[in-house]
Amino acid sequence: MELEDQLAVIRRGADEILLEDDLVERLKTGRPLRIKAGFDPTAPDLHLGHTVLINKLRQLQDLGHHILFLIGDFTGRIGDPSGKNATRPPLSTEDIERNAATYREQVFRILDPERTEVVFNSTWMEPLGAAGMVQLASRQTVARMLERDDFHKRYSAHQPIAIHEFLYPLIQGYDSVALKADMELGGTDQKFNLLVGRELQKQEGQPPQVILTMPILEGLDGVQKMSKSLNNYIGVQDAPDDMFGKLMSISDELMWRYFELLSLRPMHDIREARRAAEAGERNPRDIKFELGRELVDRFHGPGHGERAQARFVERFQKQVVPEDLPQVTVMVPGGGLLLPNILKSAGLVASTSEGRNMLRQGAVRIDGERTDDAGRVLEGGQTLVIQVGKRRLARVFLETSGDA
RNA sequence: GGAGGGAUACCCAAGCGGUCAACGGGGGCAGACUGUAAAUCUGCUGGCUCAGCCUUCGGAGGUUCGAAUCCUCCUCCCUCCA
Repeated sequence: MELEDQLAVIRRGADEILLEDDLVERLKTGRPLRIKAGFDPTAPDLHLGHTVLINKLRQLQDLGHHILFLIGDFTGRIGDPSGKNATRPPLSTEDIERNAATYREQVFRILDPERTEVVFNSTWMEPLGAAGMVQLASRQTVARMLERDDFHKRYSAHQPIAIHEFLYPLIQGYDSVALKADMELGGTDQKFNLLVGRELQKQEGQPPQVILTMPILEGLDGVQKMSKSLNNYIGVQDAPDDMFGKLMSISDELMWRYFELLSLRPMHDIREARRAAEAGERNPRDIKFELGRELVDRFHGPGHGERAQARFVERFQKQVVPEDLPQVTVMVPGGGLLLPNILKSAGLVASTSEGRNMLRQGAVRIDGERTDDAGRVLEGGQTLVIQVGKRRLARVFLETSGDA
């Protein structure tokens, strides 16, 4: 492939490439570049936000480069609070192994396992030892560390910064030295750490790695970054219907962002769709359907997107109660059971108090009939379709229990 | 090591002896509207056998008829000085 074409693929969607001249030089050699990306072993459930970066890795892989998929098990064992306000608990070796396995399984839906090398940084960090770590620490100054945006803010705001947090960028940088990385990918929030890698490599006499940052994907709210802890994510392992439904709930504005970062369709295609929607020629909802189909297909296989969309239309546009409802059995004493308790036992609400609130607000339907009677008592021996709000519903079998 | 400030529900944040299950904002959930959109409006947001009762305000004791509010000790955090 021509150099310019390669560059175009690499640049696509990227936030920043430092230094692009270095990249050009290395591409000219024609050898496969060693491309590193690090992942935290604390979050084995990948969501679409992670796939922005992994998609880029896949593109680089398709250009013939060598992917080093680094799992930060060494740091994970200690507990990594970097970039977070709250410290994370340390992970056990078993946790990390389990998480790493899950990573492989999920990542290889996107990456080609044949051309991906999974590496663990404990491999070289463990032998380094305490003395080595201290020597590594001597290579950077506190002032330099405080330049990192995250540290700077916390320091200014009198938030605590633990000493070991300063070590993480160094460890990450040392990973690049150990791997002789030609390039490292990360989110924009990783820029500082990626730059530390360049500096350490220079000190080791290695050519400094090229840095490629990818934007952080916004979550379903469209404001904060997608993350599991904020519960605004779409997991790559979400069921097809969930994935499709979540995608449909995003705002139109966010939809364009998702197209840009998650869709593999050519940009000119996406721009045309946007133009058509803004000109009123197409319903944005139908374009969102296309996004939903593409992503569900990618993670669940061809055809699943189409089926998820069909079910979506049935359920939410036509208001058809689906056949494959969750089935729940609730034990009911001889004298019957109060409705709020039934909702709770069926797992439709967290507590009877919430059940009462839902009833009061007209959120509850039994066999399609809206009910607001919290004092209603239901007898055993019947099966009802109970719905709380639009999304929570179940086929509930009320079974009379022995005691009465 | 010394001096001072702080810890309240998912988050932020009021409260400073009873009228506090605890103002307000955010978030979440629900209803209306709709494209399960978004935005907007409204309601709910500790639990329960729910017009009442029970358990909450960093932890443990204590004072009081009564404490998130006062006292003692402990834990953690922040600031300034050394």
